[in-house]
Amino acid sequence: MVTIRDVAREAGVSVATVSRVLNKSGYVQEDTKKLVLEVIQKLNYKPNEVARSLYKRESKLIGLLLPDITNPFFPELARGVEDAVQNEGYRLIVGNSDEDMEKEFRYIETFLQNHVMGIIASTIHSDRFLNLKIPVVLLDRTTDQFPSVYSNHQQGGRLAARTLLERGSREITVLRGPQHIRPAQERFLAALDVLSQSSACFYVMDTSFTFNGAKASVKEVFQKYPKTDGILACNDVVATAVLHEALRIGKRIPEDLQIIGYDDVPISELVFPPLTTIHQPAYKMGEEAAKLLLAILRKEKCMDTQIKLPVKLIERETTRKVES
Amino acid sequence: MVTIRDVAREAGVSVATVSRVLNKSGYVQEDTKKLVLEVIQKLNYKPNEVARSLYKRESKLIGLLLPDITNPFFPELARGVEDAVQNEGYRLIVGNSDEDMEKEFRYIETFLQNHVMGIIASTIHSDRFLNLKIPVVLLDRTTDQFPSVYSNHQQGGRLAARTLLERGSREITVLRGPQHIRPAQERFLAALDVLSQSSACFYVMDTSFTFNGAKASVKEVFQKYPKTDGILACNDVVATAVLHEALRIGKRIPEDLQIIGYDDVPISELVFPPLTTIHQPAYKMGEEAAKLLLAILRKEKCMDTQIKLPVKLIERETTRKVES
DNA sequence: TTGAAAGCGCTACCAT
DNA sequence: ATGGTAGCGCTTTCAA
Repeated sequence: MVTIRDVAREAGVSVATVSRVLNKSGYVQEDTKKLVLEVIQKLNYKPNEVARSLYKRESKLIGLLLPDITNPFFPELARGVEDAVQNEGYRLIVGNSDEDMEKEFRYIETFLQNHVMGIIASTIHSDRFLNLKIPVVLLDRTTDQFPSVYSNHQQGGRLAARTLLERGSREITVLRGPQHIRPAQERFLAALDVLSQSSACFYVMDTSFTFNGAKASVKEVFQKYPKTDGILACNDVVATAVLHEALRIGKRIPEDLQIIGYDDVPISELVFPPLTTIHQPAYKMGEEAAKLLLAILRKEKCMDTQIKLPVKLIERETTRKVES
Repeated sequence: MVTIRDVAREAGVSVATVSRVLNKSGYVQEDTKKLVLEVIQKLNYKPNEVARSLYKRESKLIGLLLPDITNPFFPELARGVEDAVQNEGYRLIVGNSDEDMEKEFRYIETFLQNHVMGIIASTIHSDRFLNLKIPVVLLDRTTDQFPSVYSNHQQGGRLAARTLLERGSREITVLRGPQHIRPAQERFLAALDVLSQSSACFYVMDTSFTFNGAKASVKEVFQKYPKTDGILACNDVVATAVLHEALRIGKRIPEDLQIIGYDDVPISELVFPPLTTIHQPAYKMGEEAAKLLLAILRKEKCMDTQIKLPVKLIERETTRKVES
């Protein structure tokens, strides 16, 4: 391993000087600088980030805490974060928590032990982060106590409900997601609000966020509410499960049954018929969260620390064309 | 920040003693040990991994280099790796390379600068790693020059071809994946081998691994080879694109056209009709790669450094039932 | 403009 | 069994 001393010796200067050119700090004569730079090249010297981090108590590391990268909503988020921080030379330490507080806790602990400069987290236990000395940005699963990036779930919930209504569904079943996940609840409530002000009748049924979890509840829907002609799902995976079962029992989509999903994860375009859904700008959300954290790290003032991104309707083929 | 000195002072012992109990190394009397442990608890002391890493030139970090987490094959892989290393207290620094050598290079450089203990990589440029002083395990995209974990692409390619043949396809189009990706080529070649020994006729067409990339080539397939009654796709995303287009132009699946995918990514179960495909044990592959790296780090001897996992046919509904 | 040296928090060696 | 201390590779005063 080639160290700063090797460079200093080879260049015939002191380590302090090398350090100065490395950090572009303090005075150093043009010639010396050029020489040092050459030696650095020649020796292929790379500063040891660990030593640097130890002294400065900072690093080029950011912690990213996600529920589960295996859930198709999160890869895009993660990629948005990575691409944005990578531009500024930061790297990501990642952890999947499965929403398990113990795991989250252990990850955060090790993030800290490794001198991460900040944390981006999607967690429902954000109280855990209250006492950290480093900045935290919440992503998707947020609370107002922290800088947050999320999408407009009110708008999304209303939009979904209105879409079904405007396209003629009269008996709507809404599949509520896990109650402890705030984004799911918010859009649920917003949808309910729209529905209850309409003349349509509607039912509510609980589901998980996963395909297999949804499968069971879906069968129940068609048994319990056989006349359902519109389903508002809490996310695309659940919507896909619905679609699946509906097709299996011979319903025509969208003639007999309209379905609307949420998230616009990649699969929603791939299923057949492709899913009408509410698009959350996942990549952008990740990006914005990263930018926000970076800005905080730079101590930039007067920026907005609650970033709410708009969602939009992606009209594909599980809903009918609007009568115009 | 509470340091080892604080603990030493509070416990009335030397830092050396505290270090010894921390590392369970050297002698330390039961009483002293108990006392130190208590103080550690009381002060909620966590050793600084950075300082530790600087001295020992090791860490609890592993680098994970992937092409793109947004490709649905990789989240499972990544999760397998994470779950396995996490058990032993390791954390992951991750990087998405987009197959870009420049990016890969930069990631590896920073991995090294952060004292990662090893690297798990899925890359086609593994020569890049030749001169590293830390262990490297290749995952999925492998070469025999490094410890590797991959699945049996020969078996998979043959299996896919035989499946189509046995279920009665006579004019088969095989969609070859990107030529520079070895796993794709291997299964392609194996499938070709089987096909050429059969009496069926077959065509080959190039596609990318992505949905949008595949879309175009898919249209072409049905124009150029309208009599195709079996499609062997290089992965599930491409298979899904085929399915999509086939349904759109009114083909009946699997009566008019059989389709077989590759990978068994989550979507393949979700599309309709669900996709018959070759299952790669992605999670397990990640896990095995992690275990292999861990074993190498522990300097365990005489283990197998080329781990080839079997694939299997997942028969769903884009192929006909075999005549028995 | 440059260099010497202290020190970031920890481990490991050498004393005792 | 315990403590003192050098040193991991770097940055940053402070002096020259």
